Amino acid sequence: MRDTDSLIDSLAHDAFKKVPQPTIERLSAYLQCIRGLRDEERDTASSAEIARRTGINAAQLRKDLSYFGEFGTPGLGYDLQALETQLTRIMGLDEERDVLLIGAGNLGRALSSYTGFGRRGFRIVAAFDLDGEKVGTSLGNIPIFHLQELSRRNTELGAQVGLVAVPSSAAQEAVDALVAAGVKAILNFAPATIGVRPGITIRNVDLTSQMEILSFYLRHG
Amino acid sequence: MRDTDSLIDSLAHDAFKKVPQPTIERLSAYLQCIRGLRDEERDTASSAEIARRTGINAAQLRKDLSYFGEFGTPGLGYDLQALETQLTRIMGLDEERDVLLIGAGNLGRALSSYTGFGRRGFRIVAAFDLDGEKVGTSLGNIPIFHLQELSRRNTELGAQVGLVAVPSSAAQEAVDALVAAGVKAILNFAPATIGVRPGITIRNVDLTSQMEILSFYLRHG
DNA sequence: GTATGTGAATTTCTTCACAGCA
DNA sequence: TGCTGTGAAGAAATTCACATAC
Repeated sequence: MRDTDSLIDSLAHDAFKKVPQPTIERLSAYLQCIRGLRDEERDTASSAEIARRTGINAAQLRKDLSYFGEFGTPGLGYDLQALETQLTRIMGLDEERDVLLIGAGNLGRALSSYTGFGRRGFRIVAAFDLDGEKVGTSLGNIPIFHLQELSRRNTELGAQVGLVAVPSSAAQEAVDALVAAGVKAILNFAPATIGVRPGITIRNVDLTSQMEILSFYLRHG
Repeated sequence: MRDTDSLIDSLAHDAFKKVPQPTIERLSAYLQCIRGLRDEERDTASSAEIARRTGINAAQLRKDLSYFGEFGTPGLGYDLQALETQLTRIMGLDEERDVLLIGAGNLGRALSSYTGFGRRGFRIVAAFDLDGEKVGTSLGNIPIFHLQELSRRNTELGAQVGLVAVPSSAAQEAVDALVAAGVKAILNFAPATIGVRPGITIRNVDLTSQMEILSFYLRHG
């Protein structure tokens, strides 16, 4: 595990350039698995065991981790506490992050009450909507503001993460407003392809698309 | 466009074996784009235009479609109505599908009122929960039954698609119950790795994981 | 003996580039 | 001319297999 910490620090803002995209998406699965093992009071696990539990190949896991450092002990496996700490740092989950929610409809309400976010340090601090009826009310204790206020409110809040839970037709507008307000990472739930400028990360969670893919496999495969 | 239809029919249950996974996931994006173009009263579009709109490379689109037939006209592009019809068939979206919902909490309620499913032919016909307080009530006009009744109810309903919106700790149990009841395709919203036997398709929509991935990019890249 | 970390081999996916058709 | 469909080339990701370390 040698000089891993200083390695991570030195590369913190600009590096990991050659890490495959799929690796990054798997890190979260490893972390989930490791948290589960720790809940079962386990201290160590081999790549083979984590592989079995996640359904990911053991060599894949070892290579994925190798992009970030050497975290295991030959003959023994991985110290779960240490690995959890390291992966948490690598993923940037060692700090709290404020989140803006756009759209206070059904989905927005469900997202606002989803406890899974808070557990990982994501806190929805404000919601925005175009509907005058909703503005001024709240979702639980999250205040709802008018979308026009987004930029102004976020100069105080300084949130860098946004959730877009509006109809498709309003999604690009919502994303543009978030980006203008300084948000750097966005989870979009609208079934639409949204363009953002380089430097902004957007990920789509498109239920319709997921159902269509299921439909394909139902017919074939 | 020749004998495309008979090709699709003849291959209907066992084929498309060599279609790359990513291709299948993109088909849904093409379809979304094509519907949008049709809404704008457009009759044809080139691969270059669809590429621009979806952010997917034009050669990629052409190759993706080529796994299923020849749908374009050189010099002209694609007839949007014909292509929509073909893709709809390929994706299996030309028939209505009944869907079972497991978990009648916040997320379940949001899913039950999500109109996007119905628009693509997916209809949630019943919900199931372990909570005795909820059993016997309904989500909109979707009745809520006890999870124990799942198998018996589905002998009548015959649904092949399930949505799992329960806590992680109950997700494997919910999936097992669905599979036992004859469900073949499952969308799982719990942040957990679920095992299913071959022949069953399961896709995970893990918001926590998506947020963690955003967090990674927020720190690096 | 056991299990990691990693170059090399393999497989999979994407992009190029162009022949052929409207 | 304009654009498709596709074999060939290239890039990327996965898996193998083994030297190395405990």
